[in-house]
Amino acid sequence: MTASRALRGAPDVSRENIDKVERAARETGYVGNPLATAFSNSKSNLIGVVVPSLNNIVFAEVMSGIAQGIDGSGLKPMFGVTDYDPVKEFELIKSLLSWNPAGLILTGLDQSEETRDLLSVAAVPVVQIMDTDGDALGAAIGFSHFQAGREMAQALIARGRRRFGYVGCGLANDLRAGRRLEGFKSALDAAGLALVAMRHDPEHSSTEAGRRITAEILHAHPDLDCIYYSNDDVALGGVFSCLAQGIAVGDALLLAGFNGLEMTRTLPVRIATTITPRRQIGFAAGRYLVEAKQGAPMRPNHKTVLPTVLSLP
Amino acid sequence: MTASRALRGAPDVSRENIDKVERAARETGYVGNPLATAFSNSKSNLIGVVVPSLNNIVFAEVMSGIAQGIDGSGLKPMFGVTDYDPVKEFELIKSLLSWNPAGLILTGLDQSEETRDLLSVAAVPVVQIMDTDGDALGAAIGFSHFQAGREMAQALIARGRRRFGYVGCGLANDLRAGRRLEGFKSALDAAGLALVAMRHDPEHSSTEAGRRITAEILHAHPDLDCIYYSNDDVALGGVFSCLAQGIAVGDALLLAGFNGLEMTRTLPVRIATTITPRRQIGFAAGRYLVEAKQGAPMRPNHKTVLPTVLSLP
DNA sequence: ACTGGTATCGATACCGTTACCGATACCAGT
DNA sequence: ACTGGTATCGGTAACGGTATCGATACCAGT
Repeated sequence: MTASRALRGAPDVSRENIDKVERAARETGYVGNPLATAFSNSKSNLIGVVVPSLNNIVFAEVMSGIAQGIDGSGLKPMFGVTDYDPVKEFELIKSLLSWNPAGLILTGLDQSEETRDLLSVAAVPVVQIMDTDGDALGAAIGFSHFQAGREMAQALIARGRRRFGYVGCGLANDLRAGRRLEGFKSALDAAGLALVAMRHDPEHSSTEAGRRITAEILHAHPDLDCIYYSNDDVALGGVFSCLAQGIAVGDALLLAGFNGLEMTRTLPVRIATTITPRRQIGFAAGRYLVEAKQGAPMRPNHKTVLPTVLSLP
Repeated sequence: MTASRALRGAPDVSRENIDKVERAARETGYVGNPLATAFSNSKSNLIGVVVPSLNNIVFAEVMSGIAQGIDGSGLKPMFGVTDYDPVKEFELIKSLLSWNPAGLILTGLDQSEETRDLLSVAAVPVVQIMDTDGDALGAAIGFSHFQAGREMAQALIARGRRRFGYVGCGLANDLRAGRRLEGFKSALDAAGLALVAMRHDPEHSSTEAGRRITAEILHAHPDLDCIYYSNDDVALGGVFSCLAQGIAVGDALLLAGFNGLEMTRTLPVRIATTITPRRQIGFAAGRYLVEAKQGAPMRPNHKTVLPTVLSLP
């Protein structure tokens, strides 16, 4: 017991014994067994990270931020991919919870009823990242996608754009993209405008789809002066389509994406985009769980809205 | 004990008791405690995944493949990021090993001596992914970067290119990029050629750096007819630089990248690239550990070379 | 000398599961 | 009836820590 206390830095151990134990541990190459500790405490230093996809640089950056946020804390991240499937998400969270993790990082606020019940029973700190439109289970760290869509539309209208198209790509259950579109449309509506054309492709390959659909929508509606895309990957396809066809992007036709991928700043033409704080979101989520582990009070239903930045040509 | 055996599908349980136990488990909502199991067995169903970076879509895709490969097996991946730092890698692997994982997936074959010692002591299945140039600790699944560089150079020479430049970007300890360059140079050498110009930038932001350095190298060496890049991200910067300056890519100047990112196929100009089987590598690594868990024999020092595909304009 | 308080220490039990091994039941063969 | 084999079952200990709590030592105050 004295050794256990000494190595953990627990109180009630004399200076002398702390030194003795540390020396002995060093000499024998002793390393603790986190499995035994976790088993004994019914509480592990694992955290669960649940993302919908890893085919997109966005969630990789978030995970990179998480890794940074928990660095040095002793927490170890486990991850799982849901493919935007609520049932998979439920199963995944259930299996992560069985490890008695020190916390969970989930994507979005749209977990199923079943999942919410599961989480409310388990006394585990939960962070929901990327989104703040809705009711949070635990802490929510992200931004409003509705607002992001709205602000983009307002800025584009302020730049004199009037004939808007929308090009989406990806699974229909990417609810956050849906909310951006809703926000976008609400701002158009407020200005007495409406989408002139809208295309959606469930295809996975987003840049390729963006290129193809952009060509289609412009063929059908050559008078569009702005296209809003579900994200930058799709928008890049739009840029390439225009470049290939010799359409002057940014002038007659303005393209707007979402995420603020580095590449949008390096293109030979400028596009509009919303720069999202992905790494910071991951970092903050990681920090939150570190603090929770160290006994910081939970913040159920507390939303941390990180700023997004509009980048306009 | 009978219940434990029944739930695990172990032998020596009567049909009748299996049914009884399963019914009781369902009725009481019993779920096993993986921590206790792992503790009791000194063997967890966790696997460790160690990647150098998550700022690049490449490793995200690998992790996506891993997640797919282990799906349904009960294995759960833990991940860590080394930032290309061998010391961090050592510490990370040490801490992952303390969880008695069912396996480890490491990136590359260039672990430090200390790390190799650590792994040879631990009786844990190891898969080293992405690279097959060197000595494998366990199973190696990937391809030869040297060979990839060489094949690209040979193909470019066959297309009549003669005045080659190289533009690299990223940390100096990205050894795989270094080996591609070595392979590239060896093929040039074999053809009696040599690099006319070579630039390297340790900067992180690869597309932006690619754009800048391409402009520089072309300013200094306007007579280059081909530029080889450390990867597609950098090459895309090169494409954007040329597009911005009105240089005809693919004609007077051929650009060659590496990885075969989807975007290289969607650009308004074609570039050369080596399509790498990233997802398959992750998938195969995951499968290997699943099979190891199920008792398949280890394949120490066994290399699985997956094919890369040259994509040329 | 006695009391009460504080600092430190360590024996014991327990966390939930599984390895191990002995017990039991039943059957076929003699 | 007895033996040996097979199928099944469950008691016990063990995995490596930590919570708990009683024991001990020492000191100050009376």
